[in-house]
Amino acid sequence: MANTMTPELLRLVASRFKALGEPARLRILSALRDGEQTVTELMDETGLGQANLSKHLQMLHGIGFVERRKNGLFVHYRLADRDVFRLCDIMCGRLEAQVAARRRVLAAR
Amino acid sequence: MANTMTPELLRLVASRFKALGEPARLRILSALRDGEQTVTELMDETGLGQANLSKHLQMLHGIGFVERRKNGLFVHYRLADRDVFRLCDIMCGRLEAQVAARRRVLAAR
DNA sequence: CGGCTACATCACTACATGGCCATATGAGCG
DNA sequence: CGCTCATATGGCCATGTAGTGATGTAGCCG
Repeated sequence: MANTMTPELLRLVASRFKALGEPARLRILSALRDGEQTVTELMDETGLGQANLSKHLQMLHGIGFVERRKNGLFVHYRLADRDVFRLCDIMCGRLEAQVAARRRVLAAR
Repeated sequence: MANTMTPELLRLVASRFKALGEPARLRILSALRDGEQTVTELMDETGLGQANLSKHLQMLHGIGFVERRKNGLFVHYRLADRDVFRLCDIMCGRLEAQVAARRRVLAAR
């Protein structure tokens, strides 16, 4: 990995991870899992305030995790790709492994 | 993913991503790619100050990304597993795809 | 013991950012 | 036009945290 990683690339990668390092944004992304949603729909699904949600969406869009489609008054957001869920699956796998390991430790005594 | 995700699990996953959302910690992890390192060695490889580095290591250890082994005065840190690099590879793949897409757009005009 | 080394922790500052309120923009519609 | 709705943006505050210097702690050595 990073022997060849320029500081610039490191910052880019880190900023992508940081974008996923917020429960609110994970909620947004998971709400988009099954297809496009307008901002209003996302407010319902995520429970976020409108201004707050909009800012998160701008960020996710700027980084390239979501795409926009404007239609009249509404703006529809959708996932740019499904890599996000591959990443989450790996993370969840890590968590499960850690929980399982802890269980083994507890069981061993 | 997250229709079944409790807020608790969401916070856990997010905190893991956040841990990777910092260039300094990515540098640390990539320095550990080829094997154990002491804190002093990591200072050289990462250029981080001792106190700062130590705090990052505590965090990475608390979350479970790295493991510790104490030997006399020295503390050796190593990667807990290699999932980190799978995650980074996916992120880098995303970046390359975005760069390639931008190149196509530029070429098209 | 006393001193040295490697690391951890504390105290502090500087800065980024999540959340909220208020307001702006911009599209439809009468 | 003026009104309303959906979304974006600016200002503000509170919180979190990266970085740094000083101090604490633990293991080695004389």
